[in-house]
Amino acid sequence: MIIINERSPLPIYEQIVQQMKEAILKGVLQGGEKLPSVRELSANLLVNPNTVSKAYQELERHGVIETLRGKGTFVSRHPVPRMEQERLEQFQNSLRQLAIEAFYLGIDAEQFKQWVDEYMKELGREKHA
Amino acid sequence: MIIINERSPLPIYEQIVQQMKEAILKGVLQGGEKLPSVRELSANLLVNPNTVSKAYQELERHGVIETLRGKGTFVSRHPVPRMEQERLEQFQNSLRQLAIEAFYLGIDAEQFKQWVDEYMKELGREKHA
Amino acid sequence: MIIINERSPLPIYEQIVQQMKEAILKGVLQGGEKLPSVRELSANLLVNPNTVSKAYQELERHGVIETLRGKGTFVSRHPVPRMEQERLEQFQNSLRQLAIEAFYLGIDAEQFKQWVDEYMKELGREKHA
Amino acid sequence: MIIINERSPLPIYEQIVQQMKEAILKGVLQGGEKLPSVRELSANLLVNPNTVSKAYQELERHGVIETLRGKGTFVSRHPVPRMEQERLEQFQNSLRQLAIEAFYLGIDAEQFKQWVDEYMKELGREKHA
DNA sequence: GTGGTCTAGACCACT
DNA sequence: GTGGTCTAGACCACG
Repeated sequence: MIIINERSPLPIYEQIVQQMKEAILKGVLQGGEKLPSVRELSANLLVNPNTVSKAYQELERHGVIETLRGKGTFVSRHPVPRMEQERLEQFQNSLRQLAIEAFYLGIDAEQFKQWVDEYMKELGREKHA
Repeated sequence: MIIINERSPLPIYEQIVQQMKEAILKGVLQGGEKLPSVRELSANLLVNPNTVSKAYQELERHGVIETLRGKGTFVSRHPVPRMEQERLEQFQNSLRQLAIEAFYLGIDAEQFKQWVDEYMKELGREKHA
Repeated sequence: MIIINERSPLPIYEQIVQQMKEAILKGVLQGGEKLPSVRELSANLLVNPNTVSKAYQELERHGVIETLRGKGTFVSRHPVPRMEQERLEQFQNSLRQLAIEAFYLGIDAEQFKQWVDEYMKELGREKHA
Repeated sequence: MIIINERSPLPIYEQIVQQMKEAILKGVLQGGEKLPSVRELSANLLVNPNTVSKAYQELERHGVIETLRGKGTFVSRHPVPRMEQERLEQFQNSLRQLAIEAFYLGIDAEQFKQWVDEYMKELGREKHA
């Protein structure tokens, strides 16, 4: 189930991308499973079909989903990271910024790492079920 | 020294905010120290004064710097986190998203936490010097 | 043997057309040989009969195969290029675009021409066997 | 100068992408040069701004152009190939198909390679001027 | 039925 | 001024 927050500064299509990725990692969406069609999901979320389409295209560029001609869109069975170099750099930059923010919020390294563990476990848990 | 990357998707004013915060944490800028004026810094960085002004406003909202009417802008001596609740939630959301990206990039919890340690230590190191 | 890649951006009927052409050039399919019926091939490839039908129509328009009413579809004995002017222009346009991509990929003219030789020889080899 | 062919099966945004790449390689557009704004070009070509925007975003993903926040879009000074692996495979597939087409059009390897030389030289010629 | 493209027109953040 | 996002609604190729 995807929830759109219209007030979020994050573009709607990015919200879809992120929540889809999360759902797939958590096993809510399994490899090979069919995703709702663009029209279906757009009606469901009350957003424009173009917005959903943009999200699907980004997910496909990231290798997370695949479109089968005329059949629809499916979760990739064997996702292979794409643009790994660029995305790795982005990841590290984001993490650096989070470290700065943590300091100002009075979060120490222990607390930080504890959350990392927690979130990583949440994602991995049901995947192998 | 602040370095602006015009190609970054991060708004320039955010780049200033983040690098200011980093400089303060690292002790490059000390509590009570006077910051360059908006005009000065904007000339220095070759950016629009409005951009620097926006950065200073955000830093002030975050309680990191203080403006003394007619005297200038100064690094706060005892920064107290503001909007802690809201920013804490943002922090956790960002961390959650990073965890998802980490999975897709094949980064495991150990590697992730090692980087957290590394970055947190970088920040703390010179502050206590 | 034709292999369909449902993930390819190339329409399925085009995949059939191209692989048929390749098989004929390589001598896997000989001039005068009978092709499987639309039904047969579509069952074989697990694709919609309309898709195979569309492929056969394009092959016939290109003069590569011939339909004999009531008898079936056959590989042309003496294929004569049709719409030569139009297809020649398309060929040159495609080649021009490939040259542009080659530049951006850092492929020089020597490498490019070496591949041309390689692929052309692959096609010609078995034909004269 | 970009020319849109509304009858072409190639999407308009792809026509823009290809012709931009060609113009840059030929040196018509120099590294660092400012491109027309989205609105400007769209008015110029009589197409929708969204279409031009889509083309610019694809060019940026390919590392050919860069957008500077609030300033506009510029030709990259040092384009670095992106997604090289995928694009290289696409390149080779396209070349293989062209080889097949060449056979049916009666184009031999010599003629083919001569055109390769011709087109590659066209692109490189004015670049170093 | 599916996704992909395009138009027309609006709003927003950033500089 | 710039590009980025979103909506509404249309058309098309593919299967």
